[in-house]
Amino acid sequence: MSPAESHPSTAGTRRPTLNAVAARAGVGRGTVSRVINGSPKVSARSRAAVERAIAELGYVPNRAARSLATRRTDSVALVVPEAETRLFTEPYFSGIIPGVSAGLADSGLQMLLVLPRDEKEYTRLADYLSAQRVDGVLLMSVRSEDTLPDRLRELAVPTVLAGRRSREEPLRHVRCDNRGGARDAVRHLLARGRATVGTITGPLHMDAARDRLDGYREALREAGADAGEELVAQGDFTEAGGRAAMRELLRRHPALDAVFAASDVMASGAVLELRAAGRRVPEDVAVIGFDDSIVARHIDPPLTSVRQPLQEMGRAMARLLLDEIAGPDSGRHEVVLPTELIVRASA
Amino acid sequence: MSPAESHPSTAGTRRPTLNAVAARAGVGRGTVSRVINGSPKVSARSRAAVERAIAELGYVPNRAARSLATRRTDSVALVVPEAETRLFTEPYFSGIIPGVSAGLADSGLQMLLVLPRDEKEYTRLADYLSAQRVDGVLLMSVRSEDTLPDRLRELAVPTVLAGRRSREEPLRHVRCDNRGGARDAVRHLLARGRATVGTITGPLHMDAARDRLDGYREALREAGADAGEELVAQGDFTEAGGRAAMRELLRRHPALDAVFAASDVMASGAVLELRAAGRRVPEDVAVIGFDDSIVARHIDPPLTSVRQPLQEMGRAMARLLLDEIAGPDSGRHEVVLPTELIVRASA
DNA sequence: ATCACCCGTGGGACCGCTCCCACGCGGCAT
DNA sequence: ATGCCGCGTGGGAGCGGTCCCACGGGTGAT
Repeated sequence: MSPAESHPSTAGTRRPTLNAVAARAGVGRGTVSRVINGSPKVSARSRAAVERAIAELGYVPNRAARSLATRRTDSVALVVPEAETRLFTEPYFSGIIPGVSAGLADSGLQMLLVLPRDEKEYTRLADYLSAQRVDGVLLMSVRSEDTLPDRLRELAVPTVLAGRRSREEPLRHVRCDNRGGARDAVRHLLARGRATVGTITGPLHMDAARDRLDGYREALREAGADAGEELVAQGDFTEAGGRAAMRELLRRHPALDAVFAASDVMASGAVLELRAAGRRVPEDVAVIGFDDSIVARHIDPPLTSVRQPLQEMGRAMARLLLDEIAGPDSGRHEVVLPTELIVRASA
Repeated sequence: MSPAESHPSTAGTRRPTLNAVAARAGVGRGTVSRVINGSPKVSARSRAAVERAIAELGYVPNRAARSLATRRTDSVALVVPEAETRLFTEPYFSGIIPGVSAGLADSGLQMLLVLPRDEKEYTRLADYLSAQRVDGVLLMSVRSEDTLPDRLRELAVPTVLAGRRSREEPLRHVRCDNRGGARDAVRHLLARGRATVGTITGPLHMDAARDRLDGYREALREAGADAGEELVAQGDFTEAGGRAAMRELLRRHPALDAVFAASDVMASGAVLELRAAGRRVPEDVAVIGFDDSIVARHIDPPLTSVRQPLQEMGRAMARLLLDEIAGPDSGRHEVVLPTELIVRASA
């Protein structure tokens, strides 16, 4: 905000403008504009002349000028709440974001990375984003009690969420089939002959955690197996939480022979706890995690885990957002992508 | 007409302009502009009136209009080459980027995330970025043979690199003290009574890899210990490369009792190989990695590792870039931040 | 031949801001 | 009193696009 050096960094020569192109091509500004924007109402002659002039001058349209005139910015915000960054382990974001990038690549939209550092910055975001700064918003993670999405909606800012806040999520969003993934994991355990399968859930106010728990229950139910509440322990997506939950499960059910944890990080905590309790993995107790994160590949034993198609999720988010920017209310509002069980040594 | 009709941001309503603020405050546009840009040449009276009007109207300056007038964009590009994303393990980026964000926060600069997907997109980037699209560029990773930085330099685009291409790097950059970090690691091994310390290097065309090797040698030299070439094996920053290098070291030097690997991922490969060869870690062979990544905390045994101050590195990059944008050639061009040895069970 | 029509076209009028020039008006020295 | 200085201040002139209206000339119907 300080009036530092008002000297614009015009170290290089000034770029050619649309006017220069028009002059060079011997046509009017309007015609050049039409060519650039692919309007069909231009004669082949003019078009050729303009295209040559553009090439010769190395002309590139000025985004700011265009934005000002069109009231569009040709950019979308990628919002990653910092608090979540730590909690939800990075591979999630670094997997999904390249997908978004790929999905946006042909549209000419730029990605603005927005990392609010605290609650205050986060809540102020709605105003910030709606102030003609972006054409759309991708919220990379939302909590169930989050109201930012609603405010963006009121402000008519096209928005797509990664994950949903609840089953009644009114906004467009993309998620993986948490329920199906969990179900597959538990089916796998049962198919391998495990009899007593416990689960370590995430915080149950999170929709993904609830869905994974549901998937666990569904698999047990369809197998006619025990799905008693004493086999369910709640974790918090941290390693320490995973350990604590595992300890609790062992206390309640010393004979259990398998555990499905709703995240790899919790699963790794569970493995540590099992080992501390003298159990071997997978001989005594099989363990499956969720996310197929780096951790899964590197702990001992390598973790069987449910993989989310992060890249595809990112692409889907981009597509959904482009749809909404193009025209409100077109097509479906919810994309659920299938997971894949990656089998390793732990189960 | 009546300035009273204006109500703060209702959906769809056009945002108030600077003109509206001027009218409401009963001053000219120039004065409003001065207030917004913190010019001192405004009377307290006018300033107060303007500030009130801004608050009442919920006015936010239009970035596009400002850009157009100032020929600045108030945004910088964050370039993360995709190929590197996979290779260089994600924690690096997800650690540094929040730092950049924090360092940029007060400047009002936005971060444009640019993820070129292939070589073609990457090389085309110089033109793209120089076309008045950004005020500066942060290159999150460069290879030694990379020419993009040079082209940006020719185009007079302020640029800061994470890491340097070679010791003669002409561009501003930030890195951690790779040499010092490696030296500390090896000193630690020697101090714990290890006698024969091998090292697994990164690809030696990378400057960081060379520096880490130098640090290793320096520590051995100052201790008067053996620094023979047969204790050096080259890896490629992958787990498989780490395993292969470890195998090679064991072959050449079956009696070695410590290894310093230039990355955690390679260290984890080394641990696997050691175990396969019947060696216990750390009893028979102590292992230290570099990066203090997630992997380090989760493998068995947890890895002693050299931590890079990623957050601070990000901040430093932001600061360097802001300097260069403000005025070319001010201050130092190279920031080297200290590392920290995180001691865990592996050494 | 006359008219209506359409197609391609040029250019004026913005979009909302910053920059800068010129101007009014007090206070101070003359 | 008269000049001069300098501090706010208003507002014109862009910045580089898009949008849209009006216009010339070719075409086909009458």
